[in-house]
Amino acid sequence: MDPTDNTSALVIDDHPLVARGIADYLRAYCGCAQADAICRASDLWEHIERHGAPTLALVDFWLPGGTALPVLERLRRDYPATRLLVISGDGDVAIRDKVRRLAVDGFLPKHVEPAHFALAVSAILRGEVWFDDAPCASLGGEEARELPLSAAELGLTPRQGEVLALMLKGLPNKRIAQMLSLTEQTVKEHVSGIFERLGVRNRIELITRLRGKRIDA
Amino acid sequence: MDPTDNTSALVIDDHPLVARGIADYLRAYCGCAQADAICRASDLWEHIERHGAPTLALVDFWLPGGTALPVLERLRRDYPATRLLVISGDGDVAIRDKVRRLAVDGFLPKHVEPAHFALAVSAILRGEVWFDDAPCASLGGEEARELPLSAAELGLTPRQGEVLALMLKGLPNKRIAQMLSLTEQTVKEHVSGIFERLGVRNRIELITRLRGKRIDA
DNA sequence: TCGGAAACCCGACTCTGGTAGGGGTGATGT
DNA sequence: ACATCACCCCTACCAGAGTCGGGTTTCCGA
Repeated sequence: MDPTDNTSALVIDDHPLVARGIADYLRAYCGCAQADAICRASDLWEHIERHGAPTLALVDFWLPGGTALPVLERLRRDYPATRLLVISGDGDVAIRDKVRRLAVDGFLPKHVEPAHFALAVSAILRGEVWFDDAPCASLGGEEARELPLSAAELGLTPRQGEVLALMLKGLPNKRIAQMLSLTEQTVKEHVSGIFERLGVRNRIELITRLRGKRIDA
Repeated sequence: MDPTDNTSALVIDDHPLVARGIADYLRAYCGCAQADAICRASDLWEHIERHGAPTLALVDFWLPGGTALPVLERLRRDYPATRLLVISGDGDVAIRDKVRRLAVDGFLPKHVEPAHFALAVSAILRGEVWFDDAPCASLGGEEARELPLSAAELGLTPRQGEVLALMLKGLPNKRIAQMLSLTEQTVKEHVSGIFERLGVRNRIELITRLRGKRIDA
């Protein structure tokens, strides 16, 4: 933690403000003499060519155009001395396990406290590994990141909205009918109306199109 | 932009590191005499009670437990003098339109350049409104935020993986058969195998369970 | 007062999805 | 040499999805 050593860090995140903020924090509280923010993978290689490989590379898992996986592989292959720490906005355990297999040195969800973050960084700089096994509390199996849509916004009648909400949960018509105290035929009618309104033919086409949305009554 | 005035800002984001980074940036480059970082909605009200309403409140749209909508409504209602700027990680136009209806003063995707960000903040502090009409370039209709899963990781045979990938796009068995040059019956066989392996009964149950995942061949 | 829209019900039909049987090939490994 | 597994094909059957063409009530606005 001696600020006079020549520890250098690179932060790769597609949000410039975030990358900059983290880089500043690394310089201020983690004993990094140098910490630069980089927003695109292409800039990363250029930066390394010019300034050499950093002591620590801190890369966001969700880089634009998929994931950071190829970037991590290449970093590990071409610059094996560089310590690798992956951060992710959603603390999905699947991500952690996936990067662990790439011989990355650490993984952190993005929502950790700064102090915790500093702990992880210093541990990794000491040569240890750091994998937070505390998954994100908010998302167990239900993804909370759903934009609520009202039935009216989709041009649907209130009743159609209720049916749609149940349909998006994967319920068959029969069970929807039971829940709303309706005949299965009536449900089918609403379903057909929804399809016509949203320009869709199957209910699976509907689900794939509206994935990530939620209907609030 | 006079750093001697008493412009105060609050940054509400569930990622402490990010909130802190943005707050630092506001103090350094946006003429804010005071800029505090807040990570939970409950802390927000407490902070306002103690220190008064800020000149500018900068709130992340994706707060834990759904969205920032109720927070924004309450801020607008109880502290109408406070300028409101919403930022969001995914620059979804639907979000922009949704917050615009709440009489928020501005919206920004999180991936803008810091200079652009500073521009927006100063415009809003001058009393103007700022709604970036440049949607996020990366996501048109295809959400890139999908964790790639290999067929083997799910305990599936390679062929089953191919079928699953097409099934998750909402294709019916017949078209899957055409694409893979198979009989519809054979496709059904693979489908049944997938169901058994993943512990699922319908294909809609499958889709709702694997929403947000992608199968890479 | 007369549409029209929304919600509800019914019967009958077609098509897809999914399961149950049956069988056949080739590659792999014991 | 035999078993196993992935892969492929077939017939048949049944339940669910979705459509079509009827119908009733209620409510709201022209």
